[in-house]
Amino acid sequence: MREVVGTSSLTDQVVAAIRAAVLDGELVAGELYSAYGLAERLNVSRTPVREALLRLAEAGMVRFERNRGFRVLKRDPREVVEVFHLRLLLEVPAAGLAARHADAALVAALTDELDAMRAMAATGDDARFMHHDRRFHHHLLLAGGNARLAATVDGLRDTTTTLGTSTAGRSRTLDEIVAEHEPVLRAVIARDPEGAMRALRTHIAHTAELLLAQLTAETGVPLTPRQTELLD
Amino acid sequence: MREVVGTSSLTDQVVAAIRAAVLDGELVAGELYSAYGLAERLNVSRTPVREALLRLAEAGMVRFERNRGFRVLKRDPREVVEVFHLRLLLEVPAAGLAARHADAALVAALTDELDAMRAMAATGDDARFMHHDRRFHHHLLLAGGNARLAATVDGLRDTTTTLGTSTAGRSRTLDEIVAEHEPVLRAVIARDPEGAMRALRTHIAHTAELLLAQLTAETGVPLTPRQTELLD
DNA sequence: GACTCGCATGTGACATGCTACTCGTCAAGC
DNA sequence: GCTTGACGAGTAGCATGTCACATGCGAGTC
Repeated sequence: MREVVGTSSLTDQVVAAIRAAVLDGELVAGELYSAYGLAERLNVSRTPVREALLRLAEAGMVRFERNRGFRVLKRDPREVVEVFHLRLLLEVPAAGLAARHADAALVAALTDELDAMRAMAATGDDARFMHHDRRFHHHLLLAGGNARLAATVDGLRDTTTTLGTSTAGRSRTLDEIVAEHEPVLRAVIARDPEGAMRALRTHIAHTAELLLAQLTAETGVPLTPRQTELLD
Repeated sequence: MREVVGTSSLTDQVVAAIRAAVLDGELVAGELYSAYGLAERLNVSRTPVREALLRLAEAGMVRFERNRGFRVLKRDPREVVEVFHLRLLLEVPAAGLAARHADAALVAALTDELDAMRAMAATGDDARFMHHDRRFHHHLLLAGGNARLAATVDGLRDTTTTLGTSTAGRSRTLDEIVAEHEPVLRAVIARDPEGAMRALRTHIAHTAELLLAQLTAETGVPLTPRQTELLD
């Protein structure tokens, strides 16, 4: 776990540090940790650590256990199903609205991000790739006209990321992910809401499918038909 | 603002106290306040107040301004539009799923809540009525099979409540609200997903419509066509 | 060996101390 | 009158002190 340095709020940095530590496996899901110890490892006081943990607790990533510590919650295929169910319900209609009202600025922004994704795919830079992927979706959602929706989806993506789950470079190459975004952009350019919704639905559903295949394989937890139904 | 007493977490109580204070008009939207002063008025230390404010900031109700104080954000018809847009996108499909898989327990729970709503409508107890209204929706959403969806909608309702907006007893009587829930319950009993979705959509859209009429009248802020479109 | 019980240890929750910063104000200078 | 800059009041952010409680462990009992 890297020591915290920088200019923005310490709490923000600690949030990022904890997220990274979970991804690195430095903080193990299911284990108990203490805010005291974490503060010491990060070389900051307990206050920003506590505030960061409270924020993460609200996001469902950790749980406080009074007088015992905080627990990093286990990632669970059901969580992923729920997140992607929500993303389908929210992003697909938003993409339709965005396509209906697409203007030059939106097309330019989406094109830029997709170009950036191609470039990162070429150099194999996973992290930057995901960054632009996120921005692509974010621009699209904002153009849908509901900022709160865009913020909600951002939160959902945070959750998925923190679950340590990505299909990039595992069940899917970065190039394939780019290819799934192209029909979305084309539909936006054509101001074709139906097409945009269809393309985005395909992309998100496909991502969910691959992610779940990975996760169920890793954790051995099977999905119930009720859960599978959510993604139809 | 009442002094905080009780057994649950102080922070939780402060959150509730701040919400109530905003509703009572004791904390005015747009004004700058300090966590120091608030702690003194509530007779608790600054820590739980700050944690409560951080939680409310995340919910978009207040905003911290570094070294200056925190501002209670103005309620805005656009916010309401966005919240109801999200509720339509989330609750309607969830109701369909719930109806498809309805069991005796769900029907019993919904029937209980609706009965309780009728009783509260008879005595004119707004607060308890809203409580059972919330539980009705909550049971329905949980039965949809996505707990995170239910939690998200809960958060949205918190926002609306905190905005100080309710149609109960103003543009709509409690009896009318009960009447709008009845077709939902009937569709669930009949295991009719389409019917449940239609009935819930009608109810939520109607609520949004009345709320917006009130708010635009009060604030004088008109809605753009783009915003109106979200609720179609 | 099984069982109780008190104490040490460690923790979250809360209280309080400290610091760098913002901004209003008010007097000095023009 | 108008600008300006020094200063003080007040704040969020962060550090640290305090407290009540949950847990584990080992001495004591039968």
